[in-house]
Formats: sequence, C-alpha cells, structure tokens
Amino acid sequence: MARPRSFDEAAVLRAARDQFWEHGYAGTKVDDLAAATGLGKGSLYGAFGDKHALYLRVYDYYCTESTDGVRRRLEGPDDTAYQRLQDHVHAIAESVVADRERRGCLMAKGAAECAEHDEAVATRTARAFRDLQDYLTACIAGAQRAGDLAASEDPARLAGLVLAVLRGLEALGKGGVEPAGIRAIAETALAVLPKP
Amino acid sequence: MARPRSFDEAAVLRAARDQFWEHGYAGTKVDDLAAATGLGKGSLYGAFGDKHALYLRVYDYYCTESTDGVRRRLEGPDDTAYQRLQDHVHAIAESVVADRERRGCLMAKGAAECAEHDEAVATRTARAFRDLQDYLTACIAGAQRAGDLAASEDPARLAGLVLAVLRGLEALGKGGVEPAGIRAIAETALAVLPKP
DNA sequence: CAAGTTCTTGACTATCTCGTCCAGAACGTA
DNA sequence: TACGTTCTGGACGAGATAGTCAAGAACTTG
Repeated sequence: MARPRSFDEAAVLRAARDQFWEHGYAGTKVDDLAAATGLGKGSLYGAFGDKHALYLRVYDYYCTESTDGVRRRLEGPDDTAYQRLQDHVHAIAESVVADRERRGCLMAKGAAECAEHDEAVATRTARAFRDLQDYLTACIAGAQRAGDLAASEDPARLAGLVLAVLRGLEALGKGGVEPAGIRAIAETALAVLPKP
Repeated sequence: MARPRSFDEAAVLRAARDQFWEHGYAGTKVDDLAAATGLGKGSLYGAFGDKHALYLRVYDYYCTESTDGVRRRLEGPDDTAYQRLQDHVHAIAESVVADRERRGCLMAKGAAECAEHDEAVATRTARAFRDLQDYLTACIAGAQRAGDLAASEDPARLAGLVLAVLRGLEALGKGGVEPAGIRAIAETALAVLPKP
C-alpha cells in the first residue's frame, strides 16, 4: 500500500518513557524525545499525536508492565503464597536500594506531577493501584488458607497496608533514606503481619 | 538607609509555594510567580535570586513548617503518647481524604520531581524524613514506656514502618484511592502495631 | 531638606519550545 | 516499472519564557 514504518513502536515508547521518567512531563522537551527515539518530529507527531498523547501512551505502557510483573510474581499456589509475598516485599526494598540515582518509579513521579490536573493520568493510576491491591489481596488470602497468616484478618485490609508500605518505601527511597532503613522497614512490615 | 521592602516575605513565600505546589517546578513560570506574589520580576529576582533559588527557599520553608507541625503534635508525656500517635495517623489519613483536588504534599511532589537532579532538594528531603522518623520514634518509645505498645520492639523500626505507611497513604491518595480505603489502611496500621 | 541607598516596575532581549508543513524517500500494487 | 500512498526528516514560525536593565519611587540619615 504505502511506505511502512521504519521504527519499532515498543522501542520508541521505551526511549520516550526514559525521557519522561528522567525529566518529568513538563521538563521533557519534544526535541529531546525526537533525539532519544531517533525519530524526526514529523514522525513522532504523525505516529503518536502531540506530547501529551505520547505521554499517556508511555504512562499506560509503564503501568501495565509494572502491574503485570507484580501479578506474575504474586500469583501461584497457596502453599507458597506467603513466601511469594515475602519475596515481593524484599524485591521492592532491594529495587529501591539499588536505585542509587533515585530515579524512582514513573508511576509515583507521574502521579505526583500530573494526577492533579490530568484526569487520564489519575484514572490510570487509580486502576494500577486497584490492580496491585487485588494481586496482594489474592496472595495474602492464599497465605491465610495455607495457615501462614492469621485467617482472622481481612486480606484486603492487609493488602492495603502492604501496598501503602511499598509505596512508602518508594517515597522514602526518593528522599534518600539509607539502605539499612529501607530494609528494616520491609522486615518490620512483614514481621507485624498477624500470624496464626 | 534606603527604601525598605514593601512586601511581607512570608506571604510571598506562601504565594510562591502555592504556585510550585500546584504546577511543579518545571511547570511554574516566573511570570506566574510574579503575578501570584504581586511582585514585579525585578523585585523577585532582587530579593530571592532566580527561580531555582526561590524554589529552594519555598521548599525549605515548607519542610520546616511540615516537620515542626508533626513534632508539636507528637511530643508530650508518655501516658498520652499512644493517643497522640493514633491521632496523628488519623489526622494524616483525614487530610489525604479531605484533599479532593489531590494537591498532595509538596514534599512528595518536590522530591519526586527534583530529588534526582537537585542535590539541595534531596538533602532537604532526607533531613525532613529523618526528623519525622525521630519524632515518631520518640512518641512510640513513650507509648512503650507507658505500656501501650509492646516494649520488645525497637521503637525506631516501628517508627520507620509508620512513616512508610504515612508516606504511602499520601501516594495512594494522589492515585485516587477512595476515602474508605485510606481510612482502612490507617486503622490497620495502628491495629498491627504490637501491643504488650 | 538634600544626598545616598535600596526597592519597584515592566519593557526588553535572547533563547527556547511546541507543533506544522513540505519535499523527498520508501514501499505495495497494478 | 509507474503510480499512489504513507512515512521521514528537518526547516520554519508563532508564541512562550528566563532573566536583565534602567528610570523613577520611597525611605533614612546627616
């Protein structure tokens, strides 16, 4: 029919994501996006629309990747559910610790910068949090059935608490809290979850 | 000696703070700052230096006000320490719930946007978090001495956990989590703190 | 009240930034 | 191969934006 696209859309989204991630929405220039993706501005506008539309694509892509990864890590049989929960909490703490440039999480950054004025960002963020809490709830419920956590507690409430701690770890990491502090919080959070 | 300033510095800082708070650092224009503060750009530059220097003044001012408020709310005699802790956690949850425009916390927003590239913001944020954890630690230690919390736990670790939950509440609020969810997390966090 | 100093205002400049546009390139189809 | 279509790259323009500057205002002190 016509000339096909010469770029890989996913690669362009990743490059654009890194720009927005590093500089924020307002701090990212369209020229930077063009340079980072290797596309001319004409191609960029033709393929994705304007800066805002591209940001939404990137943000949605990031949220989906992020929450899907969590889902995969948390789902599984009941008898290893508690282990998976522990691993997940530790993994988040380690990723915060490992992030020495304090790049943080694009979801946290994007929500902080844009959710107030951008309904699409707010909506996508809300869905991501809901998904995360659902995956945590399922995992915790599994651990309760397996007898590794007290069955008396509402799993959704515990999941909310864990989610808040994990989001808090991310925020504290941004704030430069030391590795030992981050790890201690993760340990303490796991320790206070009610056991049978 | 000379012509005195015709503006109230604290009022100017508050007006500038609201601009940065609403639009972020990169999203705030110097013209907006001038309009919001009522000062001409010359006065603004003369009194505070450039945009970045003004931002740092504002950010420091906000952090100080914020942490001082928490200190005042948490300090006091041991026998009411646990009550103060509960009140504080509830107050944070309620402030998140009440923030229907999702303006959030300037510290969270500023750290998310700037800490990565701006050493001064990173340093100030780290100090604020350290202060907050110290105040929480002192309050929790008081509650332990009064017999309202289990004395077996390290108060600094519990304080870290509480701080993470509070910062997490803020992040979840930005993400549009419902009031009931926010309040449930606050309740659950208080409920899992180990009692004697 | 005169002199000296600092503050104020807003016009101005130089640069940046978004988004458009077009000439040419690359491809499928007939 | 010739044609129609879509993609590409970058020059361009309109408007925004950070920071400067100069002329005058306001105040203190001698």
